[in-house]
Amino acid sequence: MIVGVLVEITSKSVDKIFDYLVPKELERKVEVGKRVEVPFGNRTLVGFILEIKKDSDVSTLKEITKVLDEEVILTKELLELGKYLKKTTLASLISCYQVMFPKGYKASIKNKVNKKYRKVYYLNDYNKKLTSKQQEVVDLFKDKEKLTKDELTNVSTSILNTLVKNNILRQSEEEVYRLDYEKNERKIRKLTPLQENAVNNILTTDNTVSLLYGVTGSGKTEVYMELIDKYLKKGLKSIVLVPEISLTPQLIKRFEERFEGNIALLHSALSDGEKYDEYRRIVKDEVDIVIGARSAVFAPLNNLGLIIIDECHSDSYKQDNNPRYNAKDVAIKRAKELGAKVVLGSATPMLEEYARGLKNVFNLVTLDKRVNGKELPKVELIDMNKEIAKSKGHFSLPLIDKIKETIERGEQVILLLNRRGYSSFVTCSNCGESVKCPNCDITLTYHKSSNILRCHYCGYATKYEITCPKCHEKSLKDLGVGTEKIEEELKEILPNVKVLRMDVDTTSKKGAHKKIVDTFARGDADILLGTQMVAKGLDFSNVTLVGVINADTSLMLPDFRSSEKTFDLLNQVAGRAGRGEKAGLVVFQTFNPDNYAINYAKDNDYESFYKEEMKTRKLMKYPPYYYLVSLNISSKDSKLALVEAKKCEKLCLKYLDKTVILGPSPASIFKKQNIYYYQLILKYQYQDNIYEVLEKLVEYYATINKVNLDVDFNPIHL
DNA sequence: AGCACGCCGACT
DNA sequence: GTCGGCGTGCTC
Repeated sequence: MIVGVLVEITSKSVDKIFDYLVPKELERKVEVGKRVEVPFGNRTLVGFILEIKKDSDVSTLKEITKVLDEEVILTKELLELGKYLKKTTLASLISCYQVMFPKGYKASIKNKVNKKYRKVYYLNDYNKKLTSKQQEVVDLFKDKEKLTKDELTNVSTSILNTLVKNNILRQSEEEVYRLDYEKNERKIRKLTPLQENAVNNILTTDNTVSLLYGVTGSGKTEVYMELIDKYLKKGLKSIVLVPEISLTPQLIKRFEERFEGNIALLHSALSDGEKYDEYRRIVKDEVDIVIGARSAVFAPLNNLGLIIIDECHSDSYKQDNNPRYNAKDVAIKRAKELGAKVVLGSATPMLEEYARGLKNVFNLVTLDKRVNGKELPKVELIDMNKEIAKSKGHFSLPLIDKIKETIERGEQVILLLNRRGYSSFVTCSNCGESVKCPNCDITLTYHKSSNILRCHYCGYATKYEITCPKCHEKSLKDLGVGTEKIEEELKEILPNVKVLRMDVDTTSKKGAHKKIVDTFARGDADILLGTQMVAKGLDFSNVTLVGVINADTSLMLPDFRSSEKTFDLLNQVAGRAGRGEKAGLVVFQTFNPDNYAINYAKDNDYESFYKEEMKTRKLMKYPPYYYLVSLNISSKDSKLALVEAKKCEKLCLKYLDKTVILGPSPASIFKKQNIYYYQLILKYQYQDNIYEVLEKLVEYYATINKVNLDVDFNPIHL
C-alpha cells in the first residue's frame, strides 16, 4: 500500500504530493484525510494523506512512521474546498488546508496541542473495614457514579491514595474542555413584525445568499438567532462569522442566553488549548452552532444549513496573507455545494454587496426601523476650522459642553478617536523629517509609556531622542494623537470625570476587554474612550452621547475605499447612541464639513452615499464595476524587483487583452524588512483566462529564488 | 522550509 | 593549510 502525502512545508517548491510506503501494521489505520508522520530528507514532518494507491512512479520509497489521527480531519468536503481555495487564490495547496484548522489540528511536527485531563474516582465493590475518615469519603459516592478531583477538593490526597491502593476506589482520567461558558438564564426575545418578516423572507427565498440590510439597532442579532433556531428544528447546523473586533462578551452572552452550551467559539483571544477543545467539540458532533472569526467558515459541521456573516462589510473577512481568501466567497461556495444558505448582515454593506442586492444577485432584505421604535440619533457636525482656535486640545467647546451636560444627567458618553490612517509619530518641526524604520521605510510609532519609537512591521525599536537625526535641531515632537494623549486632555478639561480607555494597549491582556465593557455597563465610568473598538457591536442603554474627535482622518488614506471606510465607521459609532429609552445625540468634529461621506453619515443616508460613491467607482474603474488584482513583486535586490515587475507587466499586456494594467510602481510600503516591493494593479470586467495566466506566472516565480510574486485577487487595500 | 553540498575569502 | 560565507538544489 502506498499513500500520497502533502507535507507541512508551506513553500511553493514542495507543494506537491510525495509517495510513501505503508508498513503492514499501519495499513488499517491509513485513510485519506488523516495526518501521518513521514521522513523527509533528513528530518521528520507531518503531512495529510491525500491519496491511497497501489503503485508509484518513484522507484525507491520511504515508509510512513506513524498515523496521527483516529478520525479523518480533512473531510471530503474540506478536501475539495482546499482545491477550490488554491484555484482562486493561487496559494500553495498545503497552506489552503492548514488555514482551515486551529493549531492542534494542523499538520505540524512541533506546535502540538494536547488534550487536558482530570482525575476521576469510581467506587469499587469492597468488603474491607474502613476507618472513619475513609468511610466519610466513601459516603460521598452515595448516588454518584463518579467524583472528580475538584469535587473531592476537601479530601486529603493521602486518604484517596490509600483507598485507591486498597482497591476501594478506582482512579481514571477523563478529558476536560478548557473553555467554560457562563450559565445564563435562558432568554428569548419576541420579534417585531419587521424582524419576523425578515426571517420568513430569508427562509423562503430560493437565492443562496440573502443580504440583511438593517440600520444599527434594528435587531439583526435576533433575526440571526431566530433563523438558527428554525434551522436547528430542521436538524441543520449553523456557523456565525463575526469580525474579531466585535466578537465581544456581550455578543457571546446573547447567544449563550438562547442556545446555552450548544455553541463552539473560535477566536484569537482563546488559548491554543481552548481553541483545540472547541474544535474537538465540533468534530465530535457535540455542538450545533459555531461562532467565530474568519477561519470559522471552515468549521466541519455536518448537516450545515446556514452560514451567517455579521458586519459583512468588514475587512476582516479577507485574509491578508496566503492564502488570501475571503470568508464570504468560501461561505457561498460551501453553501452552494451543500444546498445551504448564507446571510450577510450589515447596516453599511460594502458597495459590492449592496449592488448585488439591488440587482437581485443576492436576496435583499431590509430592516429600516430600530427595535426600540426610537429614531436614529441626531448627528451634529462641528466645523473644526472655526472651532480650533477656541478648542482645548482636541476638544471643541460645543463638544465639551455636551459631554458635561450628559454626565450631569447621569448618562454616559462614548468617544471615538479615529486612528485609521495615522498613528502616533514624531516629526521634526524644523525640517519636517519624521523618523523612519531603517528596514521597512515606514514611520516609526511613538510609544509614550516606554519612550520608544517602534516599527509596526518588523519590531525595530529605538529610543526617542529630541534631536532630529537629519538636521540635528532639538525639534522632534509628538504630532500624532493616541488615546493616551486624549485621555490626558480629557482629565485636564474634566478632572472629576471617570474615563475608561479601550484600545489595543488596554485590551491585549486576556479578559481585559470584558472587564472594561462590564465596568462601563455597570455605570462605573462616565466616558468610554477608544479606537474603532468602541464603534462596533457594543450595546449600552445609558449611552446618550457619542462624540467623534476627528471624523476625517480616515479620509486621508491612500485607498479607494477611504470614503466608504469613513462612512462605515461614523455610521457604526453613531449607532451606539440612544439604544435605550433615552434619545441619543452624536457629534462629529471635522475639518471637512462639506465632505459627502461625512455628510451622508451625519444624515444616516446610506442610499445617497451609495449612489454618490458608485459614480466615482464607475469613473475610476473600481469595484464593483471592475474586478481588481494586485500583483506584488518583491526581492532583496531593488533593481531586480523592478526588472521582474516590468517583465510581469509585459506578460500581462500580452495575455490579458481586456485588462487595464497599472504600474509597476513602488508598493505603498516600498521596503519592508529589507525586501523591496513593487506593485502591479490589474482592473478587468471580463477576462476569462486571468486565473490561468496568473497561475502560470506564479508557477514560474516559484522556481526563481531571488524574486517573489504574490497575487491578491479582490484586494481590500491597494 | 531546512539542510547538505560546493566553491571562494580571512584566520584560530 | 582550515573555518565559514551563503548560492544552488533536493526532499517520496
